[in-house]
Amino acid sequence: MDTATDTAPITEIYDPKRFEPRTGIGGLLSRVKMALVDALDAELAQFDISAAQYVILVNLASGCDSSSDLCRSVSYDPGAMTRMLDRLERKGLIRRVRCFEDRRVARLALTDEGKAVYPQLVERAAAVLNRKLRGFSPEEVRQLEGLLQRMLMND
Amino acid sequence: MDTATDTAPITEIYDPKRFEPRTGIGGLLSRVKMALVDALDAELAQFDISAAQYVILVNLASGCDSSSDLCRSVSYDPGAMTRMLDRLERKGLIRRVRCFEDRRVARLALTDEGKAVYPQLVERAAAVLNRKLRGFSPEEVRQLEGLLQRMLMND
DNA sequence: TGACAATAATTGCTTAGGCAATATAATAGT
DNA sequence: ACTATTATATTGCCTAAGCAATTATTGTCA
Repeated sequence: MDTATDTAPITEIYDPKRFEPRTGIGGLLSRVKMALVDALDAELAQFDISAAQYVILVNLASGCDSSSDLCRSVSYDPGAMTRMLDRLERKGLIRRVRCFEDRRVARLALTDEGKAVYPQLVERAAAVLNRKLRGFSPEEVRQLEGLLQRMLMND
Repeated sequence: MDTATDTAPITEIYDPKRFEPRTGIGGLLSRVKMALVDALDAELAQFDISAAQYVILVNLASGCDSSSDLCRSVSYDPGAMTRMLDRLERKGLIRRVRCFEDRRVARLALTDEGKAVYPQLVERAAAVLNRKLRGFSPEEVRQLEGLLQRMLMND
């Protein structure tokens, strides 16, 4: 606290002594995320699909093709994922096919019905984001992305 | 990119047609929030207090003094809040006292034990944030706060 | 005042995620 | 080749949040 009149970027943003927990980055992030999820839930209610289910479909549509693959991608519990996929399968949106080469895995894919609704879901999701980012310039969006990515990189 | 060398901020950030859902603000926000909660949970494990419980204590320590008050402040379900407070009371961190003027409300307060641990919790929470914000200048933190606040304001 | 609406807190029910244990299949090590 | 380790998917159990209904109390207003 004495010798360290530091030049390089500050290391201690928050002073534990005088830091006001209500207004910090933590609560803010939490509220924004909740607002996004709520808005997406509302937007996708017409399709009877939740925001959480949408996230899974997105990952399926962009490369993931097995349960463990999805778990890694979205940091989900394997048990929870099994049941999540059960629900999506029961809705007829995805299909599980036992894999030949590795008979442990069940290969996942969107059904025709899944492929049919998917673009509409993406459109609604984009609308939600655009709404929440109203008034942002493209640079500001990139800025926000960059700052969040840097937080992710730390630890 | 032609006529619209914009003065006013763009309204449509994401084009539903060509928008790549994996890399957007949504997933990023979600991951950062999860990282923060996980880190805080780990940090507070030594006190046998979860990140969710910490948030409640913070709100209690900074003004909230009833269950419904807390519910409004953190967008929590009343039923969930009752049980959350049950847990904190069972741990001896908070106290419920029936209110005189309005006998519907149970006035909440930290116990002596609660007041004793609280500063340590705040210190650990600040440490988590500081770690996640390593390399950020104070201006960048303010920038991030500002961008998140603007998202919250929209809709 | 007396009926009706609003608010605070609680409970039961349902849903869904995390953890641990299990079964099965693939891979590595010797 | 045999064993041990690892990976995939699933199940049961526990925890915790959301929703609906209930009770007690307060406020409104006619």
